[in-house]
Amino acid sequence: MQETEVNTTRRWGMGRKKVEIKKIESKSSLIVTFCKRRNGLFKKASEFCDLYDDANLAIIVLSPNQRPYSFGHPDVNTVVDQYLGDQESSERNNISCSEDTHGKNNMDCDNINEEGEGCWWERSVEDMNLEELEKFRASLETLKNNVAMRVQEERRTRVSTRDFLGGFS
Amino acid sequence: MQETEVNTTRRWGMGRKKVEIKKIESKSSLIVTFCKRRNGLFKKASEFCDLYDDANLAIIVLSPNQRPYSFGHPDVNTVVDQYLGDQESSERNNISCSEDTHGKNNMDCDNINEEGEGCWWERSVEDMNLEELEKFRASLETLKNNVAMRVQEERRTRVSTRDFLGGFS
DNA sequence: TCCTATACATAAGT
DNA sequence: ACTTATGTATAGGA
Repeated sequence: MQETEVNTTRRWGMGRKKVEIKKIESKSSLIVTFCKRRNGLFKKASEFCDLYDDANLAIIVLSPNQRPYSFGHPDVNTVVDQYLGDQESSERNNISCSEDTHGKNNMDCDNINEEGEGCWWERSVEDMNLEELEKFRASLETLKNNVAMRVQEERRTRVSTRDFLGGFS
Repeated sequence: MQETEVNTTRRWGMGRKKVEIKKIESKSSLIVTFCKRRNGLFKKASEFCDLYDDANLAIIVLSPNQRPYSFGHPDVNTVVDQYLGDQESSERNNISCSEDTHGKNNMDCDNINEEGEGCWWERSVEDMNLEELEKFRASLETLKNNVAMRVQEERRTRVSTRDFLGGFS
């Protein structure tokens, strides 16, 4: 608890360090931490599924050596199929809000936003109606500029562009 | 810091409880924790990708109400395709990113962007064809999550949410 | 939302 | 692999 002494000899590990941003310290220790963190992530996922078991979840990890690890509830393929199924159906519906939700297309995403704060990014694009889409587009215009500016700013310091762009660029 | 008193009245939260395995305490608080934990999970994933960025990772969550949330690095579809090893689907979606085992992966996720300057956000949504739109949508999904997370992170320091959202919220 | 106490995760050392 | 100091996530309350 207290730190009232010897800093000349650090007998013990320093606990978790402050989020280092270095890439490779050594191949072997990288692998070790990779494993640890992968397990940590899977454990959290497991806990998550435990708590909300009507929620489905899949995690796929491809190691730097292309070795696949996965976690799924109830299982990976089921979830992936559901996800892809969603995508395909929306594709078939021509992306723009088709009327698969006749009439009941209101703003409550999972009842999550009851306050005006309800973040648009919580919502799925497919669920927006035309009007909402237009607002969304306009916001993206602004967002785009702000993000671009911010990215430029960050590049001078530390954040990689890829972290933002999610692979599209 | 100290705990030298009243246990008759616990003025403060008791911190994280012991992983209770109860199912539903109340619909609303379930939703709240669902959100919190989902964000926590995505944050961990983000951190993970940050540290091992040659590792690919995708998380798909389907909420109890079947709403999809996802996180991906570089993006969900790429990882899923890699995992499924489905050549056709990659070809169909044109998302296949040639993975090189070593070195920097220069993934041209299409002919959409050639120069570092001609970013996708420079383009108008109206000019995209259906295929491009679908890819755009997928990228937005990831972008959305990544930005959301980053905003959350920044909010604790200095950047106002409004600066990002450009009036949509 | 925000906050605090506590449980949990984990970096480094052994 | 095991340990422990220290960072992080989060339940509950305000």
